[in-house]
Amino acid sequence: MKVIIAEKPSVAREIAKVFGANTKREGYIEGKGYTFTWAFGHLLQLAPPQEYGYYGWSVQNLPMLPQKFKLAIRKVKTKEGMVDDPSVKKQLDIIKGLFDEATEIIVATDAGREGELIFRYIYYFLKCKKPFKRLWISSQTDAAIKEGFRNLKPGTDYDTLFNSAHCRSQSDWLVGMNATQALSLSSGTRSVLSLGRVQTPTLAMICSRYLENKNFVPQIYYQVAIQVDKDGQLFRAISANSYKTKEEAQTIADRVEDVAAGFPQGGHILSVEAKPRKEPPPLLHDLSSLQQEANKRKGFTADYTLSLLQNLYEGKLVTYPRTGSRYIGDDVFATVPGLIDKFTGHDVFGKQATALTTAKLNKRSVNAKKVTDHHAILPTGEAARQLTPDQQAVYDMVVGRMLEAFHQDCIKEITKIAVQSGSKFMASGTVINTPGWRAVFNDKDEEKKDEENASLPKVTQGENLPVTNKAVLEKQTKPKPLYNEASLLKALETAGKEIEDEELRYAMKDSGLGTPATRASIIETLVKRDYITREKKNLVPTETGLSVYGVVKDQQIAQAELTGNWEKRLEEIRSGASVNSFLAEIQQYTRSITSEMLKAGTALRVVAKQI
DNA sequence: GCAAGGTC
Repeated sequence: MKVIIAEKPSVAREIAKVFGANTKREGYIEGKGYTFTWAFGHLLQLAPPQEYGYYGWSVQNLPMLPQKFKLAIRKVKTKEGMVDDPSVKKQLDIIKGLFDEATEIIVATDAGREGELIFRYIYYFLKCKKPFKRLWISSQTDAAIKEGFRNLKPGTDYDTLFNSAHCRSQSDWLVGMNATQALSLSSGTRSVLSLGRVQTPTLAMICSRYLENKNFVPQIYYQVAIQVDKDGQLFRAISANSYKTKEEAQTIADRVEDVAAGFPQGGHILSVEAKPRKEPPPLLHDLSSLQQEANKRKGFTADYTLSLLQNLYEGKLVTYPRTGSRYIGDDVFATVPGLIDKFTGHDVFGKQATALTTAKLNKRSVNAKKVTDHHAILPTGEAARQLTPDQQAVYDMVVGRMLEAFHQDCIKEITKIAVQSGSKFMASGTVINTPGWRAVFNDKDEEKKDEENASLPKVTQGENLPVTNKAVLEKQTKPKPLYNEASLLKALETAGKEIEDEELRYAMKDSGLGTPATRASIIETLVKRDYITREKKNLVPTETGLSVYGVVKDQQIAQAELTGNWEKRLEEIRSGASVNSFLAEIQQYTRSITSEMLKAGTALRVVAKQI
């Protein structure tokens, strides 16, 4: 008997379907001489400190550097404290039973570093010795699964990938556990002051933006506005220059040749420039872009959006949500016309869906090379019923985005008019000629929302028009806004882009800080630690958060570069470099950050007293 | 009591 093990039940079901196996058992499916079982993500994790003899939280134990890491069953919180998750225990027993019977194991966990780790931890924890092969596919269509099974790889091909994954895991444990205990113990506050490779740079971003925003000194400046009348259609033009003092601006306003000053036609049209612009549709959603949209449209937190999506996924209404890709492959694209057909009767999008059934579909989101473990989020086409309003809202964002992504370009005309009236004034406006994808939601164009004169009247160069009003405007420069969940998610994704060191930047190009599956929980961790709070939509640091930021801000652990550095080394390990030299460096760094944090806590104590 | 990673 051959056993196939997937990362999650949905994938096991898909594969079983391709094989025509359909006998459902507790924890697996069987048929045609195969069994198809699954994990639920990481069933095992590196054992906590007490399993190596580090009891309690104590400076004497630090730094904790286990000789050899152990594995432990994933824990769940109960009234009696942390206990082995019973559903995990049960599934592990089922997997063990199947592995014992197996002649061969086929590894079908997700094609990536963590997928490899999920399987290997199970395999080693169960002390299994059976041979295994690797299925390596990036989409779960029937064709891709069949092709993958014709091309199974030897399991040992992925030993170095496992090494890099195991290093990632141990390094996070070493640095996180030790730095957290060191800072918490030395602060003397008896609260948990956690630190980690991902959460601390995230905290640092929120704090540094907050301080920059708070300390921003706005500069006041002045402009002059005039109102011009074209056959009863009014539009506004703003002085081409801005002025430091009100007096300078007033001088410009005094020179305006408006009707009240005795000039019936004092607005001279210097130039009219009208440029058509094509705006391509947005890409399909990955988890992060959808969380950002849901935060902007509905104010949902990243965590809440993920939980809504998980509901929809379990109800088989949307494809796998924790994806980092905004693309689909050609195989999935082939199913899109049928999918669009399912929405021609939709309340809101029916008309646009119908229009798309006869149009040539835009292929901007189709690129198999940019599909990683999972493709972009799509509806499955199953009929949606009895959704809560919030589930419905997120579901509609998925459906709407699909229609947008395959729609035509939006064609706009951007008009700039220069008017001379004493001095030079400018008016600009945007007119949408063909809405294309913008017809789906029919939203206002975000970037132009504040701008007046969305459409400008037709004027011609050389025309003279009456200026019917004028005013001096007082304006001020604005600081960068505080982070909200949408802008923070975006910043986490692109955290690597601002790194100066080219190699580190390159190492982070596909990752950013954290992963799509974990970013929401990172934000929740910072909230739980009382490092940040939500004020309206903004994420604002607390006193505690700012104090911790104060002591770590110049440390490596607070920089995105640390992740870049690790990613570079982990990639080298994947291609065969030594594991031990990297781990030795991590141990050295653990010693140094631990001693720094043991010292740093005293500074925190002073801060705590001052508050 | 603690990391980051995955998922129900």
